[in-house]
Amino acid sequence: MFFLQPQLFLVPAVSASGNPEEDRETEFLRMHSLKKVTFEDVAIDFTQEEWAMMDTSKRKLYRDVMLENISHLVSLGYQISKSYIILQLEQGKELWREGREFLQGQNPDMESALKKKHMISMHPIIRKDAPTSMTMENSLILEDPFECNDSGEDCTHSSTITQYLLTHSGNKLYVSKQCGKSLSNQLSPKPHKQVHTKGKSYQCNLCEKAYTNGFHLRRHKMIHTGERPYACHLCGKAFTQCSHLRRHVKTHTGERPYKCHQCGKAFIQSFNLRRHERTHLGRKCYECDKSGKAFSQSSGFRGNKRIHTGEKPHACLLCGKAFSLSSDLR
DNA sequence: ACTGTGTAGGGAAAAGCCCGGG
DNA sequence: GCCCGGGCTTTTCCCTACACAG
Repeated sequence: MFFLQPQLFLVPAVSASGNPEEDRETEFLRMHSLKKVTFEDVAIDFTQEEWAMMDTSKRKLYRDVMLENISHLVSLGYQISKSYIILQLEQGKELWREGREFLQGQNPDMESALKKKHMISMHPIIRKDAPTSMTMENSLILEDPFECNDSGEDCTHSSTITQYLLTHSGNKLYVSKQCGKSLSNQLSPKPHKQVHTKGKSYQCNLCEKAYTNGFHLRRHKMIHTGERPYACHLCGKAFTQCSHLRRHVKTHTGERPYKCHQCGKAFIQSFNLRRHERTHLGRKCYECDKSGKAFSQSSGFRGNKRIHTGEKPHACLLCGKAFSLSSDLR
């Protein structure tokens, strides 16, 4: 067993387009999506709630697999300093993360503070014979090692501990009549039916989604794994899709390719331009059936709906006063 | 309190590209 | 050489939460 996340080893293709500007952009994206791998990058982390839902055998399996991963990396010549997490694993202590945001790089200040307190640690996995400045690019020497020895199945695209624990937990709730496949960890057999009815042969075994394309399934699974292979070098924000990174970079460069012919206002996204153009046309597609008010944007429509329902989901932690809009709470 | 509008990220279908096999 | 199908990548689309001004 070897639970590295395979998509971490994806390197965006470099196109020799002949167009210097395009090549610069490609190189830019390539450079910025390459990051040094840390143990935490390849480890799977759980929240306290997720950890609590696991029974003793699953926790033991988790520890065993993580420790085995470490020994695999060491045997392949990678140096791993004993981080806090590894020590916890070896001592058999409880392991969960205190929050999601900082692990995803959303809150650098908190991340830094927590690092100091050793609540998490970031130790690069580096090959012994590699220079210290080695990046992902020249560390791409591992082959696709995601075969599950236990079942013999190819775990290439389902390589998370979570999934492993689910698929090996023995929860065979449904069996497909069409193909005889056991639908472990699924609460309903309905999603699997798409495989036979809609030609979507690539089904996610963690949720209801099925796809016609294996690549789309792998991309979808990033939602579950939290993997974000495309990172912006300017702000560190990471994305699941290359096009999302490319779009995001425009917020730094100021590039606004979509221009309104009427007022000249420019937008980064075409959809935003189209929505803006509705304001010129006076088109209000969202109409409230209670008050008769019409809105050009769905968010305005939903805000209006809350007024009728009295829903106020944004409460002040200090005085308890509730608001229908988050901006009003602020 | 509420509306109008802009910003920007998320998920995925569609289109396009590439490549191996017949 | 050509076609075809499958895998993969990129483009495009729509949706959404949130911010902010008025």
